[in-house]
Amino acid sequence: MTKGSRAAAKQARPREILEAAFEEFSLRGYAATRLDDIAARVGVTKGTIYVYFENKETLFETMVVELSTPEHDTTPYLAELETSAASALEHLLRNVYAEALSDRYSREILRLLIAEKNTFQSLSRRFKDNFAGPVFGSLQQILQKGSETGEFAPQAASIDPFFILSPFLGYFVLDLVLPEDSPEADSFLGTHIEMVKRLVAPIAKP
Amino acid sequence: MTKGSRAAAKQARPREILEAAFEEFSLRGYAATRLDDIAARVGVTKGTIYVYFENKETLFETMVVELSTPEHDTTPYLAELETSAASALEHLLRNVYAEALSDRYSREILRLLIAEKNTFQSLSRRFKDNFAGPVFGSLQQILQKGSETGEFAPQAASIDPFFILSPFLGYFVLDLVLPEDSPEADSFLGTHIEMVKRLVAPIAKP
Amino acid sequence: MTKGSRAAAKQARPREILEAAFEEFSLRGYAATRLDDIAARVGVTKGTIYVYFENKETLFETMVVELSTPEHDTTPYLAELETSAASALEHLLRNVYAEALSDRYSREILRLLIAEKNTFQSLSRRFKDNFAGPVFGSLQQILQKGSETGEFAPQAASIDPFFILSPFLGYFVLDLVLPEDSPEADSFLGTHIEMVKRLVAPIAKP
Amino acid sequence: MTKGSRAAAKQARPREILEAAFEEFSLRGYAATRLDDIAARVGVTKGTIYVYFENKETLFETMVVELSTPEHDTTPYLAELETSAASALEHLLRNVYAEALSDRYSREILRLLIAEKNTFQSLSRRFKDNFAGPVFGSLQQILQKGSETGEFAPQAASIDPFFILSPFLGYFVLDLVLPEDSPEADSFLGTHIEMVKRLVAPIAKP
DNA sequence: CATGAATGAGATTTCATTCAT
DNA sequence: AATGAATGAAATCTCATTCAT
Repeated sequence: MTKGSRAAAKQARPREILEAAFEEFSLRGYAATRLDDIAARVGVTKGTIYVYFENKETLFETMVVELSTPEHDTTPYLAELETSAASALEHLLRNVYAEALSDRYSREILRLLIAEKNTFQSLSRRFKDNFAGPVFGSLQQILQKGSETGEFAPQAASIDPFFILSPFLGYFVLDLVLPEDSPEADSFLGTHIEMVKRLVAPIAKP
Repeated sequence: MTKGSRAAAKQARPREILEAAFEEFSLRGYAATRLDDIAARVGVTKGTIYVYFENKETLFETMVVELSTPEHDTTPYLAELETSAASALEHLLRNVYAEALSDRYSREILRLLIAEKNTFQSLSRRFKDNFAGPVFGSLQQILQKGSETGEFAPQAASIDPFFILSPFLGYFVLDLVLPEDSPEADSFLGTHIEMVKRLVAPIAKP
Repeated sequence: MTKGSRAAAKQARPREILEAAFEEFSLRGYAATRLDDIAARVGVTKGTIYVYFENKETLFETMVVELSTPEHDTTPYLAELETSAASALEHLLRNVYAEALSDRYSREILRLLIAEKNTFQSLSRRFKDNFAGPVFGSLQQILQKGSETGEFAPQAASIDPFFILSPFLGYFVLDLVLPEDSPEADSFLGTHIEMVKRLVAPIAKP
Repeated sequence: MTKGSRAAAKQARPREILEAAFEEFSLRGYAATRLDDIAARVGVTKGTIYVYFENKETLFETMVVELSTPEHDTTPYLAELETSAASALEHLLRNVYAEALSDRYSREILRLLIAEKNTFQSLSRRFKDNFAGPVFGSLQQILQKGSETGEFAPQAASIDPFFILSPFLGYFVLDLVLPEDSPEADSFLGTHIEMVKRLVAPIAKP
C-alpha cells in the first residue's frame, strides 16, 4: 500500500480494463458483452470503467485501437529489395504470417471488425489503413521493381497486391472460424510462397 | 390494408419473416437486432413472429439454414474430369465465384457466422459441411486425377484443396468488409485461375 | 358424421371444456392457467372456448358453479332425528366424509377458492351457502333437538355447529396439501365421531 | 424524499421488499402479482428488486422462508408435562391459537402454500417440518405420558396427534376464507379444549 | 479514485382476446 | 360452430448509465 504501488496500479488500470474488454468482446461480440463481466474480470466494479472510459462504445473503439498491431514496419523489405525482389517478397510473406500467428489480439479484433462492420465502419477503415495499407504499398513496390529488373515477368507489375495476400486472409479467416479444419500454418505458408514465386516468375518456354 | 386471401398471406408469412430477419440480423448482428424491427419490416407485430418461431435464437438459426445456399452441386465437375482436369478445375472456380457473387444471402450469412462463431458454433459446422465440404472433396479428386494422368505435376495431388480456394475466401472477406477496396471480381478471378494453373502445372524446364 | 352424433358432440362441448378447465385450473391456479392448455386438453382451439364462454373469468366461475357439489341434501338427517339425535349426528358426519372423499371436484375446488379468496370472493360465499349452509343448519337442529330430549347434555344446543365439523375441514385441508401425511380417513372419522359423541354426551358424574 | 444515510436504506431494503412482496402475493397470489406493484409499494423501481433477488420465484420463496414463524418452541410443554399432562395439553393449544392469531404473516403464508401447492411443493414440506412437526411431536409425547400416568385414558396414546389439532386447522381455514363467518376465537378455543379433555379423559362410568 | 445502489429504458416473451374465414 | 392468425398489452428480466458517498 505504498504510494508508489498504488500509483502503479492506477497507471495500469486502463490497460487492464482494455484487456478484459478484449476478452469479453471477442467472446461474445459487442452487443452481447456486459460491462459487468468486463469489470468482474478486472476485479473492479462497473462504475470504475466509467472513470476511465466515457461509455461502452468508446471502450470498444479504444480497445480496438490500442490493442491492434501498430503500423506494420515495412522498411526491411524495401532495404532487401535492393538485393532481390524475390527474397523481399518471401520475407514479407513470412513476416505477415509470423505476426498474425503470434498476435492473439489482431486475430480476434479482425473478427470483431468483420462482425461489427455496420456498427463500427470507421474502425475497419482505420485497420486497413494501418495494417493492410503499408503492406500493400510495399508489395506494389516489390512487384514493380522485380518486373523492371527482369527478376519477375513483366506482367508481375500489374498483379493486384491484394491477390498476393489473399490466401493469407483466407487462411486467417478459416483458422478463426474453424480452427480444427485449418491446415498447418507452416505447410500452408510453404505452398503460398511457392505459388507466389510461380505467379511472378518469368515464363520459361522450352 | 387490403385483406386478400388469409390463407395466402399465411403461407407466405414464415418466408417473409425470415427475409426480414435476414436484413436486420445482417445489418446489426444477432444481439443488437430487435424483434420489433423485424416485425415492423414485415408489417406485423412482435407477437406474430412467435406464432411461427419459438424464439429469437430459433429464428436466427432457421434463417441461416433456410436462406443459405443449399448443398453445392459438384456433379458437373466430376463429369468434366473425364475429359480434362484443368478444365474441371477452372469450371469449379468460376462457379464458386459466380455463386458467391450472385447470392446476396450467402455473403452476409457467412459474415454472420464469422461474427457469431462463439454463439452459434453448430451453424459454422453445418455451413462447412454443406457448402465447403463437397467443393473441397471435388477439388481433391480433380487434383488427384490430374496428377495421375500427367496433366498436372505429381505434387499437385498433395496440395491442400483449401489452399486452392483460399484466395477466393480472402476476396470474399475483403469484399464483405471493405467493398470499395476490393478489386474487380472478374480480374481477380482471372488472376486466381492463372495462379492455380501455374501451381499445378508440370514443371517445364528446357 | 351423422347429424345426431354431431349434435351430441355439440351438446357435450361446454361440459367437456369445463372439465378440462377444472383440470388445468386446479393444477396451476387461475392466473397461471392458459386457455391454450384447456383447449388442447379438449382437442379444440382457443377460439372454441370463446364460442361457449365469455372470457377466462366467466369460464372459471362457471366451472366452479357447475362442477362443485350441488346443494347437500339434508332431509334424511331430519327424518332420522325423530328417532335418535345421536344417530342423525353420526349419519351426517359419515355422509359428509363420504361425499368429500368421493367427489374429486369439490376437493380441488375448495383449494381453488382458498387460493383465489381475494379474486373470487363471491364464489366462496356461494360455496358456503350451498354446501356448508344446509349442513350447518341441520347440525344446529340436531344439537337443539338432542339437548331438548335429554339425549345430549343441555349445553349441546349452544355448541357452534362449525366446531362439530372443524376436524373434517382440518383433515380435508391436510389431505389437500400433504396427502402423504394425512391419516387414514376411516380411522380419522372414527375418532371424530367418538369425539363428537363425548362432547355432546350428558355429563355422567359418579 | 429525504435521503438519509444510503447505507441505512440499503440495510433495510431486502426486508422492505419482502414485506411488500408479502402484501402483494397474499392479495393476488403468486402468478397474478406483478413485480411492478411490489416495487411501487416499496417506492423503488422494478430494477431494484433484481439487485436483491434473482427472480420472482426466488423472491416468493425467500419471502415465505423469512416471514413465516421460525420453529415453534415446544420446550415449555415438555417441562410442564412433568407436573400435568392435561395442563401441558391445554397450554399447547392456547399457544398455538395465540401464535396463529397474532402473526399476520403465517396466516396468509399458509393460505399461499395451500394455493401454490403444485407450484411450490418444497415450501409446503418445509412449513410442515418447521411448524407442524415439532408441535405434533410434543403432542404425541403428552398423549403418551398422560396415558402412562393414568391421567388420560389408555387409548389416548393411540390418538393421532393431528386429530387433536384438526379443529384448529379447520378454524384457521374458515377464518382465512370467510372471516365474517368464523366464530369468535376465544369461545372456539374454549370448546376445543373442552373437547380434547373429554376425548382423552379416562372413562368414568358409575 | 472507486463503489455499488438505484434507475429506467428497452428487450424478449406470453397470452387473453378478436375476427375473418 | 369452429378455426387459428394476428394482435397488443403487459409481464419478467437485463443492463448501460448515473451519482451520492
